[in-house]
Amino acid sequence: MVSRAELKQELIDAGIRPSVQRLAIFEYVRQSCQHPTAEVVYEALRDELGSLSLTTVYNTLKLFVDAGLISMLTIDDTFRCFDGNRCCHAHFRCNNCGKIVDLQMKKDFLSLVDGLDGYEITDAQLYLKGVCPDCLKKQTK
Amino acid sequence: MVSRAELKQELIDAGIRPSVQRLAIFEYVRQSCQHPTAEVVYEALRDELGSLSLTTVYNTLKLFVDAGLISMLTIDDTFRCFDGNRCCHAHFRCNNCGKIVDLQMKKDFLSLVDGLDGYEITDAQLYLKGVCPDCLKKQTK
DNA sequence: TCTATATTTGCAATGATTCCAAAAATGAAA
DNA sequence: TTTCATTTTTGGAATCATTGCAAATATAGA
Repeated sequence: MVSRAELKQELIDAGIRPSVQRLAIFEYVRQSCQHPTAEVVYEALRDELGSLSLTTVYNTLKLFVDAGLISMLTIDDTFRCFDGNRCCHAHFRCNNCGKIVDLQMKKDFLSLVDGLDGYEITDAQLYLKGVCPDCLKKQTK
Repeated sequence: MVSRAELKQELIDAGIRPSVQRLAIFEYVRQSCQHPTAEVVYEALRDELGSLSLTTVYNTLKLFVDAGLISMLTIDDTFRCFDGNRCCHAHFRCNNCGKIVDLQMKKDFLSLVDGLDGYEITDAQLYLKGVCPDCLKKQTK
């Protein structure tokens, strides 16, 4: 759990002015373990903020992604979701229930790949898909 | 380079009737090294086939993906593209020129992920993003 | 040939995301 | 504090890749 003041400083350090909307969105994505979509962030914060535009949410999330503060997941091909977890981890998406879960990794992704000399890497995502334990249990019943 | 007869047999083995459209689409995606989108497949084959519907291309590609014959990439968040290369490899997308390239990767990468007991994995994709060597050269000029 | 089933087609609909121009908020200077 | 320029937010319209749907066509088996 990170304090609001720390999050604010993190935005400032990234050269981003911490407006009320930005700080609320940043806090929400950073604290969430749910990989929220822009729509989910919007629904969660619109009451708290009084007024909030979905466009602001989209713009702000893009701003954070470009600054490297959060990452964007395209593991589900029908929508994007966002991830504030800065630790190195992989993602699994269940084809049955749609749940997206984090998975710890022993090593960094890049050690797996050959021929990266000369490339500048700014983002890496490992996506696994299949059926989660819960859904496997239900299927065999 | 695989023969048309072999590709046809591969469809049959997967329980998919090899219609003219399906075989043409399968051949195109398997032989291409370009990670084509549905639109690209459609444009490439519409003359050869006389008539072809974009809907058929979408449906057929989905059929192949579900059968595990090809894979779908969501490395670019604005469109899906398809990959007929069955060897284990990662993908890199250049943020500057948009090019998507294949990169060799170690086969046993799943062993690096913790907590996969009880999961059934049907697909795995490693996506890297950044700037490619060509674009890096141009930037420093 | 006839019939049932599978496949293809093209157009309309969907929905996540972006565009755009106006309104509001902010910061600096006077 | 007032003014002015700049940044940020807003909401409604537009975009566009993808899907839904129902009619047309092709195919396989009897």
